[in-house]
Amino acid sequence: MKKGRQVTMKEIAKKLGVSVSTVSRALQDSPELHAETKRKIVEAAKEMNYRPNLLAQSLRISRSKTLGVIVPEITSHFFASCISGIQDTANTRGYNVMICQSNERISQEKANIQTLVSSQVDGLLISLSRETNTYEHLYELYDREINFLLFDRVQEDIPVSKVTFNDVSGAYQVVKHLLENGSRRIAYVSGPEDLYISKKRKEGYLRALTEFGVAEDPSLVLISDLTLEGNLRVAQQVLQMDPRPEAVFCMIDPVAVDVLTEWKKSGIRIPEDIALAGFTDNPTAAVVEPPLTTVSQPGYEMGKLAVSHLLDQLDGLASEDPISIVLDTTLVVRKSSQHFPSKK
Amino acid sequence: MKKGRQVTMKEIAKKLGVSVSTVSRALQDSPELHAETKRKIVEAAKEMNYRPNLLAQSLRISRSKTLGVIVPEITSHFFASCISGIQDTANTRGYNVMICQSNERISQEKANIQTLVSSQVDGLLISLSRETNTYEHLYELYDREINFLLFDRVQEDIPVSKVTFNDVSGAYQVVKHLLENGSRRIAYVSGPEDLYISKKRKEGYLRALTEFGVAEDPSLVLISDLTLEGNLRVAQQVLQMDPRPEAVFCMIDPVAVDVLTEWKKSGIRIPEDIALAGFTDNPTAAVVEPPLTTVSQPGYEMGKLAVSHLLDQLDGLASEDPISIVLDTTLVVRKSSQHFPSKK
DNA sequence: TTCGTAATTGCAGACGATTGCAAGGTGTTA
DNA sequence: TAACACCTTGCAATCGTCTGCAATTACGAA
Repeated sequence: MKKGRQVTMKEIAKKLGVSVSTVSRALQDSPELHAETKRKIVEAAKEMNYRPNLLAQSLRISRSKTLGVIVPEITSHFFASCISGIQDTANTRGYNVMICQSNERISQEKANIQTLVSSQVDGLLISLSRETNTYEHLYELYDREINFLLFDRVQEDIPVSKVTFNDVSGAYQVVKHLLENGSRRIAYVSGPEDLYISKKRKEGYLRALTEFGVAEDPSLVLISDLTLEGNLRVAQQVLQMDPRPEAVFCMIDPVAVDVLTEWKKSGIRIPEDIALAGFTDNPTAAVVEPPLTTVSQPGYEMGKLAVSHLLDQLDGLASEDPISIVLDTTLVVRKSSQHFPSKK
Repeated sequence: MKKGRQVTMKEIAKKLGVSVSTVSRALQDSPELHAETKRKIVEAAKEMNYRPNLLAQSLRISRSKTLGVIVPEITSHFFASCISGIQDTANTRGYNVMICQSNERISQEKANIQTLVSSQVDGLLISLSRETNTYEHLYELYDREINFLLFDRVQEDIPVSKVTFNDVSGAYQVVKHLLENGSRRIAYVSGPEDLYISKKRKEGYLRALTEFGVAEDPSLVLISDLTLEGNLRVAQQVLQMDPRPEAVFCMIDPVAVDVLTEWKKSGIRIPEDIALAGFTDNPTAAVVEPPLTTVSQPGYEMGKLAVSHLLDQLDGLASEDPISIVLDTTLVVRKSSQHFPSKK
């Protein structure tokens, strides 16, 4: 099958006996055209079902009106929400979006960047993969003066705009909540230590402890590789600690859910025996039994803000100096944290 | 900020004192070039960090090596899985992907199609919105000989390839399972009746009933608009039926989860008082309490197969005659269906 | 020495749209 | 009637890449 050729300006021009430039001007509603000519052309275009060839247009004006997005995983609900926000906002501002996933691999992330740059996107929105611990590929973008911005999974030193959540404050809030409920021995289950969110959330955790006069205990900070096995291992580790922590704060919901499941299998009652909290407010957090106390971070909003800022920069509506947008999170208290050790 | 200009063939040509055509041929590893010239050009290109301008390339060869995807909602885990499969497969075959969401609205679906066609995608993968009940926009694609294919949410009459799950068999399996556990009064909670999956899953439901000699009872077929409120209303409806159904099969997991939550609030025990089953095997299905019996449909696989077939057609590896690919689903038995009325 | 052939390379015209500038036509004014 | 200005429209170059064909060179054979 030959792909049905699209109608081009040339064909409209031929049909009406005018030049291509005239057609072009008519379709742009240029004022220097005779009204009648313009009307005829517009009419013919509609009738022939003319659609501009965006490729040709982009090539000519050196603007593709397309943005590139790179996320670690599309199937993560949080990133899907971000993408949704990015899409909707970009579309209403006349931009298309090309989405790529790095599958948490830096090699894929680099490849995605290459592809998107080759595709002449006008800008990039990037959330870094878990593996990303070198940043030349980002500095290269910077050197080539390609517009981009980091969101959620950012690297702080790169001089571009960043959109993040207030991870420190979110973690602080949830740990404070656990402290207020009476817990003092509170464990923190972290992901790999070089992750941005591992660090930030630990910072909030420590800040809350300090505020409540609780000494930092390094043995209460556990590290999971974020795989199912890693999470289950941590779950068992906690149970074997002596004395056992009164509460556990997991860096992200999936870890908390795995821990919760494992504990239930071991006959531990939540929250009667121990308090548990997560971070992200995934859809699962609300439906596990008991429902999980967590911190909600609105991904849709983040996507929306990120793309708005990038487009503002592209359109010259915002300064090009990098800024940092920090979104607030909200503590979502559910049953899993209703453990009150002081009342024993 | 001026966007840093990309290096073009022209610049390589100038630097080496050769013509642009020679550069082009060298970069394509054309055999008719002098080996030494080729080597120098390739080297210079690498050194200058040359990247082909995909827009120009696409315009020239009239192939963008880009596919368009339209899904109702990116945030749905199932569609996110499909997209993930599409992405990975398309990339390994040298194609990029532009993703759009219709947000379940036909107007947005039409707009997405326009945009993608204007962007000169080589083909389209479409999953229809819930609102879509007229199909001119699809027939128009067909008339214009634009390659596309429908997946999951399809319309049967359009003469293009389709990739679906065996919804009838999936529903049949789960209802058969409920019947085998002893239930006879089994309700079916459907979505809007004109939805493809509403019809197909009802067909499977009825087939199982027939096979077990259970007469069809129209009052046992309930309809939800798939909003939270609609789902809760249906949950209450079931409780007020007299006699109450022994089992309820919900068309999709989210409905089942809402029903489950509502029932628990009303003090109903699952599965002791009533059996419940869903369809899709969303991540939530495994973690609700009790875990939900459901039917799993591998979205990643579906995306992979769909895009493979489309690319085979584009590349002339597959016949252009429309085919229908039907994927099998798998019954996932969990606790929510462990209700055995006959043993009472 | 001359001619034919092959090996290299460049020219120029696409692809579809945009835009500065020039050209044609019309009407007005002196 | 001549000169000028303006209104419309077309020409041609451009964006970056590809490719059919022509042109150049070199080489071997007669």
